[in-house]
Amino acid sequence: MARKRDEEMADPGPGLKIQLRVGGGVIGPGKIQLLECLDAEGGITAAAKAIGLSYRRAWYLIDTLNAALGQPVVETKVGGEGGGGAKLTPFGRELVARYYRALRTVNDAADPLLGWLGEITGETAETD
Amino acid sequence: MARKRDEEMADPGPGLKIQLRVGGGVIGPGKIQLLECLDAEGGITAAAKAIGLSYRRAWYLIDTLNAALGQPVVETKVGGEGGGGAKLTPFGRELVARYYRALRTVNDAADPLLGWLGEITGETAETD
DNA sequence: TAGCGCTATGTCAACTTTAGCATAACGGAA
DNA sequence: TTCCGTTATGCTAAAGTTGACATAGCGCTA
Repeated sequence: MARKRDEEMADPGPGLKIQLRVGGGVIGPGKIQLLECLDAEGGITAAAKAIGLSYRRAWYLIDTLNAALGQPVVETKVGGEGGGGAKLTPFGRELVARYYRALRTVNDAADPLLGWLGEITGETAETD
Repeated sequence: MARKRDEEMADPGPGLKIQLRVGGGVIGPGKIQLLECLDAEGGITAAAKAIGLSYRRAWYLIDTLNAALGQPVVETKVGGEGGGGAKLTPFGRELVARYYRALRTVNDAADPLLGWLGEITGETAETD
């Protein structure tokens, strides 16, 4: 049986991965990072390139986000100056902010467990 | 593009999914539940059946756990009375206990975010 | 009006993960 | 010694996910 994604690059130590399940979709660090980057870059194409995703996939991720949440996290403009672009909606921006805020407290809450695992496995814990 | 796992059964509301990445593997609610069930049932076969997994898969999950953690979470006995059996090691039992303990505090920490999402999507939040 | 960059999608191949079936080994019990 | 239930694995098919390529449409700009 194969495994791969779990060992993309030599594990740097115990860490948490937190996903939000909402509206039949899943929101995790990847999508949130994409949103952040998209807002900074001003477009899907640029964000995708910066992160290392194909435009196709980045677009798909955003689409699922909008669908799962029932309201758009990203608003896009097609055509026009620069060919178009995309940016976060106020809602999207709030989502990102709240995600990171929660992430901090959640990491704190998980700290004892991660520390213990770190001792057990001889790795040093990290805050995702 | 397909999606499936994310909608196995009509989403019951916003929730967290927490995974521990450790030793090149991932520990999530599924494996923890398996451990619990295994200890209660006294064997891999019984636990797998109770949860709805194939023995093959249950065994594989346990194997990856033992490997990722560097020390066995489960100890098995092959042959003999009843054909054999399996139970948690003290270490495995501690892992489960610590996981649930952390889960509670983590859920508390994420509560504001989940609550907000619940309002947004019109679903009522749940504590995974 | 022709061109350009970006969004929006369809389609299909490649790769991963999961499911299922088959089989061997073990050690008590009958 | 034979039988039984369980652990331990190998192997192949099926299902699911991701990646890559192709193409269309839009609205400024020149």
